[in-house]
Order: sequence, then C-alpha cells, then structure tokens
Amino acid sequence: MASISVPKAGPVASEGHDDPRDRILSAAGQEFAEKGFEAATIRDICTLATVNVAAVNYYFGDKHRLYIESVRHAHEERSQQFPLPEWVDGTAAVKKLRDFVGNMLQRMLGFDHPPWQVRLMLREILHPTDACRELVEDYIRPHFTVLCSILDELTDGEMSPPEVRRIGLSVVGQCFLYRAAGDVVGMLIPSNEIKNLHNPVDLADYVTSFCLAALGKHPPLPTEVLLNQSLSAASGPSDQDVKSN
Amino acid sequence: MASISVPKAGPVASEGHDDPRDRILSAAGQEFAEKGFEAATIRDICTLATVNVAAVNYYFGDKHRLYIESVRHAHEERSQQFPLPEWVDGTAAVKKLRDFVGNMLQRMLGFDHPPWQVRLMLREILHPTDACRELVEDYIRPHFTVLCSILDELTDGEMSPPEVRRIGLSVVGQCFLYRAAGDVVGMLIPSNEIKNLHNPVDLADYVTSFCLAALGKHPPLPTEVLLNQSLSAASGPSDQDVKSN
DNA sequence: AATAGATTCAAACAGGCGTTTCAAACGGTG
DNA sequence: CACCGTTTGAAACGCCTGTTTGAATCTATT
Repeated sequence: MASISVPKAGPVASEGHDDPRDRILSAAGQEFAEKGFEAATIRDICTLATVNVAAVNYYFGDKHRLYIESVRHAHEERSQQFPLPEWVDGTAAVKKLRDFVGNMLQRMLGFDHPPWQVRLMLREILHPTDACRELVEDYIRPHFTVLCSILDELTDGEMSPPEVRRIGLSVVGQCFLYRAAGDVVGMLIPSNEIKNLHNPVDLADYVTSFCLAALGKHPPLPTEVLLNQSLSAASGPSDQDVKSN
Repeated sequence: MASISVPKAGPVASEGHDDPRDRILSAAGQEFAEKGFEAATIRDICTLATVNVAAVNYYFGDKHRLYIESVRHAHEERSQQFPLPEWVDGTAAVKKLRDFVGNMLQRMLGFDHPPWQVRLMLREILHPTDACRELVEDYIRPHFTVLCSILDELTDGEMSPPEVRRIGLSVVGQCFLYRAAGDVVGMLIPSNEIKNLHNPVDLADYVTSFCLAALGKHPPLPTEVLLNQSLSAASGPSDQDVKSN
C-alpha cells in the first residue's frame, strides 16, 4: 500500500546542477554547517532550496539520511576542489612538506572566508556521528597517510611509524587550531598581527620551518622566515600586504 | 503584577552544595556539554537535577541565561581544580615550559575521561556564543599570557611578541588537536599506540621536546625522549604503563 | 498559632518541529 | 488525446519544546 516504488536514493535525473535533489543537498549543507543538525530545520532548508517540505522526505527519507548525504556531498566536493598535490619523481621532501602544509591550510582556511563544506566537515570531526567514519576513511586518512610518508622520507627512516604519526599530528594540530578555534585565536591576537603572521601563506612557511627545525633539517627558528617577517610586523601595521586602508 | 520580587540571580541560600540552584547548574552543564545548547532539553536537565521544570525559570529566567551561567560555573570550577603552576624564582624556563604543557594537557585531557566542564568550554570555543568573551578573558587569555612569557624567557628576548605568540599557538595547537578531534585521532592511530605515545604524560614530554628542538634549545627530535619511548612502543603493547589487563 | 514570603509542584499553554497525507500538476509514451 | 508513473503542493498530524500559571507546601518571623 505505502510502497509505490519511491525513488529514495536515486530519482530519474540527478545529473544537472539545478535539479531539486542537488539544491536540497546544497541548502542542507549550508544550514547544517551553520547551525548543526538539531538547530537546522527542514523548513529552513527547503525554503533556501526553494522546494516544498515534502521534498526532503521524497528524496532522502528523513532528516538524518539527508544529513549523512550532505556530509558525503560536502567532502566529495571539497576533494575535487583541492586535490592532493602530485610531485614528479625526485622532488625534495622539504618541498613536498611545504606544498602539503600549504595545501592543507588553503583547504582548511580557504582563500576567502571558509566555505560551508569545510565547516560541515569540521562539525563532524568535533562531534562525530554516523557520517564520521566514512569522512575519516575517504578524506582524512588518505591525506594523513601522504603526510606521514613525506615525514618518513624526510627523516630517512630514522623514526618508527608511530613516531612519524606523532610528528604528523603535530603538524596537523598547528593548522587545525586556526580552523577549529579561529574565533578564539582572533580574540587573543591583535587583528593586524593576524593578517601579517597568521594568513595561509605565511603560516605554511612558518609551520614547515617549525617542523623542519624540530627535526634538525633546518636552522633553529628565530632565524630565516621568522626574522624576515618580523621586520615588517614588529613595528605596527605593515603596508606591505595591506591593500589600501 | 508579575514582578513580585523574584530572586533571579540570588535566592536566599546559595552556599550549600546541594541546594537546587547548584544542582541545576551542574545538571545543565553536563547536558549542554553532551548535547549542545539546542539539543539539551530543560526537562532532561531538571530530571537529572531532580527539580521541577519550573525551577529553571524560577532561578535563571530562561534557558539561555541558564546556559550562560553554566559556562561560567564550568570554567570557575575548572580553574580551581587546575590552577596555573607557580614556580620559585630562578626556575629554568625549560622546566616551566614542561610544567605548563603538562598542566595544560591534564586540564584538557584529564586523568580519567574528560569531565563535562572541559567539554562544555570546548563547545563554546568551537562555536562561540555570548558566553565566549568572558571565557576567553577570564580563563584562556591568562593561560596563554603565561605561556608566552615562558617562551619569551626561553628565547632570551630574541623574538618579537608577535613571533612569541605564534610559537605559543603552535604549542597549544598540538595539544588542542587531541582534545577537539580526539575521536578522529583515535580512528587514525592504533589503540595501543594511543596508550603508549599519546597519553598526557608522554605527550607533555614530546610536545616540549618538539618545541625546544625547533627553537634550537635541544638536540633535534629523533633522539632523547622519542627514541627511549619507541623502544617500548615499537614491539606491540608495552606492559610498562598498563595496570594488569 | 498565625502570618508572609520563598519555594515547589502538576498541569497546561502556544508554537515549532519532523513527518505524512492526498490531490494536483507534470511529462513523456501509446 | 488519453494514459500512467513521477514529481510537486498545501495542509494537516502528533509530538515535543520552552515557558507560564496558580495553587500547594515549606520556613522562618511575629
């Protein structure tokens, strides 16, 4: 009686970018990213997607399955937007590390303000639900494995895999703080200092140098990158990187 | 008509540890920490506190003011439980750094599983609401300032304050990852490795060494602490720190 | 004991939530 | 055009939420 062959997971056409299913997925991602699973309402999502409330039930069954799908949608989109860097054979491990960190920071912090895909994934990392395992296996672990292999290459196998993983977490942690606790960091650090020292590009240089110095592959920190940049940052707002204000 | 001198912020007796106001505050903290502001319900909180639903309105006015108060309550309690270390004059900066990191990790990760106070504060850090500014000024900034002064002392003033702050964020970030993204870390790292390398005590040694090595105040990393511990960690679960299971 | 205020309680309120219903509109096929 | 499965639409269904009510109970002072 009730089972009249509902499409559930795959309606007739789902290729176009403006079909209702995609619109719902995108709207749901934004709302879930902004407000979280509980606070986001199906009515708001459907208003944003300009579809009827019944459409969610029609295409996804219920709110929970819509959430799962929107997390998957988010990390698939983000993987395409920022694929892992690929290096030609013989690329120095130091350069690989710098590239990797730069890529990770741009993926986390974004050029402009962070897209909803990243914020939705962050929510899932901080308070995991059913969608988390897939996110880890398909998105996070591959990236982390690449980082560890770079670090292994960098130290010529001097460290055991567990030690390499711990170094890897140190690298990730330094970047992760800015994404997860960015608002608090913004309260702790003067705003002009944020622009000068804590932007994606300079951060990538700094985190890489910090890690290399700790591994003894570089001079200790208060030289190089740090000193150069401090010249423009130590005496108030620098005009070097600021547009015009 | 409606204003018949309601107690709002201070009932007759609020010193005892088992008066209703404190019970509500404690129950609310646990529920908010577990489920977040939206998903936690006043009915559940009152059931846990063994008071009537009307008590929240009577003592706190509404749900939002209860939340604000419970965040304040949480960070005040946590400040008393883990006060900043105090050092006698002449204590080596290296020891101060190790003490500070150890203190921070114990406060973040806890001896046993993390108390609700920390998880509630973490929620506020990740998705700030009105309660965040007070949390930052009264709890986070004082700790961060101490860390920066230690790092400044450690480097004999070679670095500008902005640079010191950036190093400070690197130290905090490495610890913060385990608290904020602990579940994901647990999925990335084998569980026996977690016990051996990623427990509060060993992590404090490691993060301190990592930072000191980066600053050139220590030999590079793959020596010292790391090598010693890897001997017991490289060949399966070590019995050194495990009780009996 | 009587009184007055502070505190508790069960019950109800209006509103918003996720979900369902069922009829109308659509769009290709015979 | 008539047909039929697919998709949309407005309205409604329970249910649960935060909040309020007004009477009952407690507590301490007179």
